[in-house]
Amino acid sequence: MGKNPTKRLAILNSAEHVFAERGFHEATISDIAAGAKVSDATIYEYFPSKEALLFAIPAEYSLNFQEQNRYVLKYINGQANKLRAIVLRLLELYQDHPEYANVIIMILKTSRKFTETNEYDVIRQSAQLMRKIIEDGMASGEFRSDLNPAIVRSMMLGTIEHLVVRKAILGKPENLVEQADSVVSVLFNGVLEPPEESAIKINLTLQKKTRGQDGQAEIKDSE
Amino acid sequence: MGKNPTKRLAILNSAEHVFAERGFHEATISDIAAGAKVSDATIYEYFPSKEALLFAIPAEYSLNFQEQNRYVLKYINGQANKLRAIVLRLLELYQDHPEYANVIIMILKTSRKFTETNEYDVIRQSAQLMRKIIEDGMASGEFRSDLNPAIVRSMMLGTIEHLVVRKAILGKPENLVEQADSVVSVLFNGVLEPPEESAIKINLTLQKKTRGQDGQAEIKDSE
Amino acid sequence: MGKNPTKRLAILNSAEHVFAERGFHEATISDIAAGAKVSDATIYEYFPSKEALLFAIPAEYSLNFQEQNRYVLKYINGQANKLRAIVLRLLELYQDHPEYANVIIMILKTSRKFTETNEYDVIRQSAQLMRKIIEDGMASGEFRSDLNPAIVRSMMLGTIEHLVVRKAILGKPENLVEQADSVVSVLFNGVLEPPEESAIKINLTLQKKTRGQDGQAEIKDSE
Amino acid sequence: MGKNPTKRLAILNSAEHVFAERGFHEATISDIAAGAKVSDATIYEYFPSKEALLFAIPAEYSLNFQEQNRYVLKYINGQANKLRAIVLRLLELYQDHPEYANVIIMILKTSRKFTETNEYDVIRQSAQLMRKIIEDGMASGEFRSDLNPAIVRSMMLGTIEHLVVRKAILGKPENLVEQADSVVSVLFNGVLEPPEESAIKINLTLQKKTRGQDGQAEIKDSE
DNA sequence: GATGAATGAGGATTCATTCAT
DNA sequence: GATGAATGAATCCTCATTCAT
Repeated sequence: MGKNPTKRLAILNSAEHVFAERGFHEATISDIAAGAKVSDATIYEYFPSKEALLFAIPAEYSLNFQEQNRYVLKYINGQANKLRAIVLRLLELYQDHPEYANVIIMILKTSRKFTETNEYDVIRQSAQLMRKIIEDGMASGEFRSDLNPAIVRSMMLGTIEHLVVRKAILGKPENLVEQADSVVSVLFNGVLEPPEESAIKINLTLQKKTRGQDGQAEIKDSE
Repeated sequence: MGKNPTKRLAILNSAEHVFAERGFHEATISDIAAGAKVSDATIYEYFPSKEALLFAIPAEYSLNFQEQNRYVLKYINGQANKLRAIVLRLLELYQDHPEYANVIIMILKTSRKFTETNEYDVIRQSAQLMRKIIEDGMASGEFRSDLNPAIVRSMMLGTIEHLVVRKAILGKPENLVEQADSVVSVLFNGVLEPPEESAIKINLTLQKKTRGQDGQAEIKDSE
Repeated sequence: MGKNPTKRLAILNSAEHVFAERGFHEATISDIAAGAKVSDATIYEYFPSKEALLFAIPAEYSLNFQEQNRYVLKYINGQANKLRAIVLRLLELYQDHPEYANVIIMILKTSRKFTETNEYDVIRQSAQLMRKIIEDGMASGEFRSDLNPAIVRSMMLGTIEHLVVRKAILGKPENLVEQADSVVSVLFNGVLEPPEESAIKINLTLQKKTRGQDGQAEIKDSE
Repeated sequence: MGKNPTKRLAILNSAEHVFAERGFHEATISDIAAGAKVSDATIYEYFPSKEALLFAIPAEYSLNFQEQNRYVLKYINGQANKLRAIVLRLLELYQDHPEYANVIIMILKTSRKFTETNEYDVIRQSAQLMRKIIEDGMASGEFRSDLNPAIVRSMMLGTIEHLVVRKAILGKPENLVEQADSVVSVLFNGVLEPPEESAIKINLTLQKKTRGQDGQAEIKDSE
């Protein structure tokens, strides 16, 4: 079993690059080996199989990512702000490491097997962190108490992943991080124009004796 | 060139099944042929290649889906309700056709090539429909005017896809459709507990028998 | 079994074209069928197999060629002139029908099977005709009596075929027929400069004072 | 990339054998691999494709053949004798290596592609050597000065190839090399019975003390 | 520890050919 | 007689993986 950590990292980096470029099946061990300037056989000194090599990629990243998250979150007050921070950090991560983004999304979407892996734990922990923040926010009254935390988390991750994939395929949102606040804004406040009704309804009620009516129809179906 | 539409459909169905089960690369033409009770060679009478067969799958579905969407939406009033209907319809579609769900997500996430295909048009149109609804809602004042339609759409699709993938991989949300209103609720109103004060304050202010109305503007941007 | 002779000929012509263009194995029945504006299946109404179709091509040609040869040769005097005529006729044939040339040479060189075919008879007869002319020429004293007729025939056919192949591959001798007399000249007289010394020189020396002239006739047709 | 020259040679030999036996298209990589006692995949370690393997065969041979030719020819005096030596050497080569003969003829006749190959160079050089000898012979007066070198070469090669093919297909001339002198004899002197008239006849006739001169002009162009 | 060389296993694709209509 | 449709059979080639050195 190979022990040289530099070589191991070179292989992982090359793998990330090649997998991202061509996808898992189109990528060949030879490509990866060439990129890492080692022989094909050497790859097998460090990783037992092509698939294991793929699965090893997120571990490296996520561990780091996770730790820094914990570090950063300590200094942030309020669950909403924490959630916002996580959205930002994820978009940053994917923006700065588009090849890693491709790999992660390929893995998560393509490989059922991955979820049965130890390597998946890091991902799982990240998800649990988000869940905890949401639950804390619900408990503290910061978030609505009728939320389904799993759904909220899916919204966050799903949205981010969708944006990342769009970027990967269409190149469209040039800068992912800049989208963060749009995302957070909708996530926090929703898309609806807030119901201005209350005030106005009461007005109407109170203004008895006015003659002119107006605008009620619209007001009513403001839901 | 094979022309029998029944056989063509049998092949497509079998392909959908096998692709969903094993993924594109692990699926073999022989498997698909066996599932459709035709010979391997017959597949090639109907589709020029394995990849083309994959790409042909969404076209069949989406066309139908699209049409029915248009039909249904005609009878729905308000853009918010329309958006909710689309969320529902998508979740229904993926719930009722989990194999199609797998294929669509495999394709969309995995294959850059697919986006350059004519078959991709149906997908594109669906996205444009959503965009239009969002824009209409913004114009009518139903939705906040500061929304980024592309982001909102990404949130919807991303969330739905994330849920679908979770279900495919973890089996977790037993019933996708039941999650629809949770999703819609967050999408519409956000996760934050609304600041309950306002209403009352306004009431107080307004109850003074004033004639002129004003201040709504401020209220509006209280979001 | 198909009976329409026009259609049969169309198939043969298309086959000749396609075989010549792509070679036997690269040619497909579909190509040939398309060229003949019939369906693939129709080909099998007229010919039992792809190979049989190939073998059927020379028969058509050679029969014609053979007959005309016989007709022409009747009017030619002297075996040397007859041989020359055959060289010319072959070069003409291949020049005028380059696709047939390709096919014939592919067949003769590639297919051991062809020689066991009835269709090969036409070729065989042509070879025998040449052999007969050579033998007649040897008997009549026109040709050297120590020739090996098979070798001479191989020289003629081999040379011609070599030129034809060169033309097919390199395009080189623009006009094959123009080469005929060069070929014939070498075939008849060889490449060596004849030893001019002895006879004539001596003659000149010795002829001093003779009056009578003679022998020119023989000298002239020595060319 | 395989580098073992022994194995490489084993593959080439097996390929030569199998190609000669079955022809290019009927030959399978599996057959060749079995003959060389390697796996199918190993073939591709040494040659990039089946076709490349075919094309690699003549290179091996021709190089050797060429070198030995040059060596032998050095010791031969006179262009006629050199030409004769080449005919002999070619017939020997094909006689001793009938499988190579088959392959070479298959390639030359079948594959237009081959002429665009680097491997074809060896063949081309061989042809140029012959051409040079012919031209030298013409210059030195050994050969007739009105020869077309390309035609003469085509006659030599064409004849030899024709004999080889006949042997391959009909098995007919048991011994090719024995035919060499028949071929050379015709090539050098042609098939025509030389006009014996001149010298002797004239001598006898002329000795009658005649004075008139005659016929010299015609005699000269009797060549 | 690193690797050059060898290979087993596997799969998409092509086409000549058949046959019911 | 003609053909559209279906298919059996066959093969090149790729690549992850192994292992002796």
